[in-house]
Amino acid sequence: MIPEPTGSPRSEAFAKIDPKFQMTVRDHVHRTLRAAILAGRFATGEKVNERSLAEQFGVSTTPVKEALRQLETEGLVEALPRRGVIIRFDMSWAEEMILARAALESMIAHLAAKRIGKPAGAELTAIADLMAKATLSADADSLISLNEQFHEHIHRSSRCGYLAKLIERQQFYDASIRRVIHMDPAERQKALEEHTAIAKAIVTGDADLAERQMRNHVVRSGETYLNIVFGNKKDI
Amino acid sequence: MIPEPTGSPRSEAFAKIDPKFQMTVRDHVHRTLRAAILAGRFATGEKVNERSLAEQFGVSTTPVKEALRQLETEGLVEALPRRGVIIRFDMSWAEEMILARAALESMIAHLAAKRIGKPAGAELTAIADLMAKATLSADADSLISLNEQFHEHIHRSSRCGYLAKLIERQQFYDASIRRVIHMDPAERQKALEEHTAIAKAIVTGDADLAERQMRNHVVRSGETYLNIVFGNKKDI
DNA sequence: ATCTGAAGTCTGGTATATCAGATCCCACAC
DNA sequence: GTGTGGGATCTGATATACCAGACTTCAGAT
Repeated sequence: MIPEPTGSPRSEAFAKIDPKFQMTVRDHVHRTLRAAILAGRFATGEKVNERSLAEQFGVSTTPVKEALRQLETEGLVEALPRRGVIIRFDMSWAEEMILARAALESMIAHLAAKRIGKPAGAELTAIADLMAKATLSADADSLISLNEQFHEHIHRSSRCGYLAKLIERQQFYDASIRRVIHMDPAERQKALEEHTAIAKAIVTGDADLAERQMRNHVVRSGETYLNIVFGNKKDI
Repeated sequence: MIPEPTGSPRSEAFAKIDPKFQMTVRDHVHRTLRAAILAGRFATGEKVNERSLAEQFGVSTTPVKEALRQLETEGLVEALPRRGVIIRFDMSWAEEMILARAALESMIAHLAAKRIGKPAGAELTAIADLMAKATLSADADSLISLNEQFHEHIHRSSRCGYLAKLIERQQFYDASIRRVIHMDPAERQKALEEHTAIAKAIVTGDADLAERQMRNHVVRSGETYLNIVFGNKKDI
């Protein structure tokens, strides 16, 4: 047992580092390739060469293979046995990823509304309040961070580990794109209204309402993303 | 160019085999481990040893590592960098997998109701009719096969590649358990009613109804599965 | 000129070797 | 007895080697 911080020489003990944070080569390759695919830096159907990738990254093929296996399971590439892997990502794929996220987030919002406790509910409301302030002052960085906290808090409140993990994989626009989205005051305002409504529904335990609102929020903000990245429109 | 079948020596040309069907060692390891985990043959938190697994399968560690990477992305195991992988599956995980499938299948049913055409709709109705016949004659094998066709047909009608792929990964009870489920006449009857209602809602284009019914169907039949495998009950 | 197929090349799949972090164990100091 | 630390060992992470299936090319046959 590690001695309690109380009474130890240093009043500030060092926090244990989460093993998940350790970076491994295959993780780096995985993240980098994933980001590149989602940023549209590969054409759909494009064939990727393991040796070439390994050479570009300056590593052996082993971690590259593992990263490709992960991307395959994520559905971003397709592996034809003995033939190689090809990229599977375009606008329709992105649309479906948004729909998947909408389906899962709304399910988790439903459960969060049923399972959230008083203290956690107060915290969620507090986050929503901070979002209102950040929206007023147009603080994009805070908004991005708060947005993350907001959804993360709902995930925890739902007490769903698997679903939360699944959603993480549908999360495909990164901070830089979020920043672009938050540039638009109208979008900021709309997002705030939705977040506020979702928080209220969850805190008051209205599971069905929370579910509907979360779904609409994810789909609508997803469409905003699609318009920015692909510059197009589609019916859902 | 391959000559057209018309006028060729054989009136019946052989269908091109799908490269996906080819079996590779890592796929075998992946499927086998996956089935073993879902069948509860590992304890939650149990540590698995790559070398030991490779030895058991009589293969090297490379395909084992790749299979583990896939399982990790699926959320069935957790990899602690430099420390190894541990099993992540128990009843609560199974519950969440069912919820995930419910969320995704209902989304896809919604889209199918919007997008299905006349001929595909007729086919779906035909499958539902065959299910009614098979239910009457208690033909478990046909029911299992038809059930697969039914959902598969809905997936295709929704024209969603990514979502369909995602759902495949939540599909965790195999034919042997399905057979057990279909042993119960009451369960067969209930499933038939649900399938019939879903088919009707999709064919008539009532997207919201199709969505609700699909969700209830997946959750309810999932609970039946949980009761059989884990012998327990929980509120959703 | 077109088709066939055999040889050469490319590339993914698997096996093996090596490196280094994590864990375990025990001797030694207090 | 307790706790610290050095080293042995285990094991995952990476690199390398090798094999075999898939694709390409081109010569020879028709």
